Amino acid sequence: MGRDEFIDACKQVGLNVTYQRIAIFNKLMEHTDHPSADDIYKEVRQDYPTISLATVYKTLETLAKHDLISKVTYLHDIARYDGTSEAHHHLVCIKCKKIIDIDSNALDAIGIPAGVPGNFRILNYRVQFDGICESCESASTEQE
Amino acid sequence: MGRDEFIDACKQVGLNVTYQRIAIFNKLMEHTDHPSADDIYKEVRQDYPTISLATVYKTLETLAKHDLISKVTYLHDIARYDGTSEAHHHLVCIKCKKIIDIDSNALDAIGIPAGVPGNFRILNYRVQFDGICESCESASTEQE
DNA sequence: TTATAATTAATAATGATTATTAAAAAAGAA
DNA sequence: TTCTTTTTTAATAATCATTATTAATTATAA
Ligand SMILES: [Mn+2]
Ligand SMILES: [Mn+2]
Ligand SMILES: [Zn+2]
Ligand SMILES: [Zn+2]
Repeated sequence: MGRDEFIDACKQVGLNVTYQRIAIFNKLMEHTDHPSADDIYKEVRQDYPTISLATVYKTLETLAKHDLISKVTYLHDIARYDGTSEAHHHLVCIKCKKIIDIDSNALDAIGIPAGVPGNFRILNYRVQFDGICESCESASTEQE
Repeated sequence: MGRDEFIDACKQVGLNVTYQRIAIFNKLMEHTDHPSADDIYKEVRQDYPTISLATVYKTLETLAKHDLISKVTYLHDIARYDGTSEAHHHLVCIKCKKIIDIDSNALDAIGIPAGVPGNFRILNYRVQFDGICESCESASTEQE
């Protein structure tokens, strides 16, 4: 998404288009390496020295909430442990953050696809399915 | 891995077999939902009221370091953002935590495999490849 | 313009995790 | 066993990423 598209998208979702939001979004788009809030903060501060780290956090969360950007992992708040160390696959409920194992031969057979640079040594992979679990689904259906 | 296997595995990697380690491991294995350190702490404390939360953390980290257990995501320390909100796939360097996009039609074509319960509504999925990036690889090769 | 709502900056608070340190337990030698 | 050394634990303090608060600023709209 380019700058003009971003401005339109903000209007679409009812967010005021501010200098800060444009600067943060632009800086994020300059990156291909998925920066942290602090990375963005340090860079935006070059052009805009009065910006606050809390504003960067708040802006990134706001943009993510409106699906203009995203977090690589939104499961980063608290560590979750697994009784096995073998790579396998998971179902994650985005509401209650329940994590369930998936046992699937098909997923284990994926292998390394084209599009992966040869100079990156892959050790393993995991597939994460995001969705809504049964109990969260029925909980949200109740009040309608 | 069962209790006896765990005891053997501890000896294998040179960890003393303590009551706390067994209790924490057993409790983790009772779960299918990938508990947090605090979840484990609250439960182990029923049987062993003097245990400390810091011990639970330390034990879980120690067991994970020796590959007896694992973290569902070890990329949980700081949030990383992405300029797009569309689900896609990533290469993650486990050394420097660099995150790189993969563009792969094959991965996008996986679909929902057998083994996923029908009452879980899947919204999207992402594949994460863990490995060592080129610069980390050559950095580790230098000193040999 | 003036009123109202949204956003920002600065800072304090929160909370998960880690570090520290002294006591307790385990291992090893004799 | 007993003495010595190493590992582990418990308690607590410290750290640090993130969030909440709040007053000032800016945008929107009448
Ligand atoms: Mn699992
Ligand atoms: Mn990405
Ligand atoms: Zn759920
Ligand atoms: Zn790397």
